[in-house]
Amino acid sequence: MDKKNEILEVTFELFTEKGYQASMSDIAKKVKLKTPSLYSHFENKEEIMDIVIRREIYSFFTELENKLISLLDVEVEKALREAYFFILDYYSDKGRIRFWRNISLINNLELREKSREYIQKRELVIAKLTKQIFEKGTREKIIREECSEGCFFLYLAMIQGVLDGMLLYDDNSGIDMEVFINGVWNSYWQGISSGR
Amino acid sequence: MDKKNEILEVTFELFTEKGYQASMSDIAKKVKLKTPSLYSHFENKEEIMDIVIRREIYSFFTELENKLISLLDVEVEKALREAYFFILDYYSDKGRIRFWRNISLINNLELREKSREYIQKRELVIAKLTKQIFEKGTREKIIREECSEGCFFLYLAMIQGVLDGMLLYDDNSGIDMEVFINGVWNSYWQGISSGR
DNA sequence: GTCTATAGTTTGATAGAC
DNA sequence: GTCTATCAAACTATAGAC
Repeated sequence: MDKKNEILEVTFELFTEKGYQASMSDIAKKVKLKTPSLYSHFENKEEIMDIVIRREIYSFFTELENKLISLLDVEVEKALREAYFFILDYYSDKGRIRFWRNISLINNLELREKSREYIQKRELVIAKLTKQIFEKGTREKIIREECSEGCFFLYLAMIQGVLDGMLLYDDNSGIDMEVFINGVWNSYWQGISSGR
Repeated sequence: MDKKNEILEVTFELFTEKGYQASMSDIAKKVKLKTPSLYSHFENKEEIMDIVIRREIYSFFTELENKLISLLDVEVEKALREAYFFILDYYSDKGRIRFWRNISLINNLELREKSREYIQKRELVIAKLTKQIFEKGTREKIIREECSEGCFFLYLAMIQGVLDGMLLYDDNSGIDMEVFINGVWNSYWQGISSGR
């Protein structure tokens, strides 16, 4: 791999660990260069961070979009369950959750705002696709009729909440993550499905 | 108010905004002192941050514990709804969510670990109290029998997820927070209650 | 308690030799 | 492309006058 990509790769790891505070010398040390050499490959720190962050956002949302599109024809319960586990799977590497958390805490106002806007734009598409699955479920009377928008909102909150749990509870907290994740899904689906 | 408390107060605001990276000179500027004067009141930066963080953790959990204890005798639906809104209310000041987020991203390993342990200890009590309410609901057949632990986990995830939503969606995102919060609760309760 | 002066690091970034 | 040398700025913290 060329040095440029090597730099981007270690910056991903360092951003995950330390956020935007990861220093140029941290990066240099990890790619076995001296700090000034980094400036042969990139304009400045902001450019490196910007590329790393944009890449990760692009990668996640592109994967998720493709997944959701492939789920539009699938039976509703399976579709929602698979989307749920797809997202949790993507973030099952604890580092990835930390990476995304650190985006919202970048102490460079311009870059933070830029990233936030980029995420929001791509989230809109995801929300629309997910909503289509819910609407299909309601039409086919698989999802309870009274459920409406609330079930959709609860779905989003549930996923975010489980991700938080994954970040918070470590191995010695006494909580079995698999039981947690499956328990949450089963309760959710039993709650919103019309068959009971 | 004496200078010592004034320092702690502005540090709270600065930690909310910038996290542990808030500098001694940031603090000094805001209390209208020169940086060295801070050292007349505190040993070092870590001590100031430690006190501020510990205070906030103590304050939140003490309030929540008292609330939950007062809810043990209350009708189950009302108790769970009130606990839900109590937490959302506490964090309705967006800054408070940011404050807690920043705790898990402190770039001082010792202090971060200390804070995490403190939170985990107090969360255990909260989880036990909340579980008591769920068990009461199951005994009284107000909560569906099949629900068991999953409903409890979903409750925790839901709250975390809604807090994330509150932080993420600002005023111009097109999402009405009140509709979101109420929609999530209604869907949740309809899903776990036995009466339908 | 508050200040000036200052030490000692670390930061992001540049100049210029090789 | 990589290095040494170096810069200005910001950082935490201390010494000592008032």
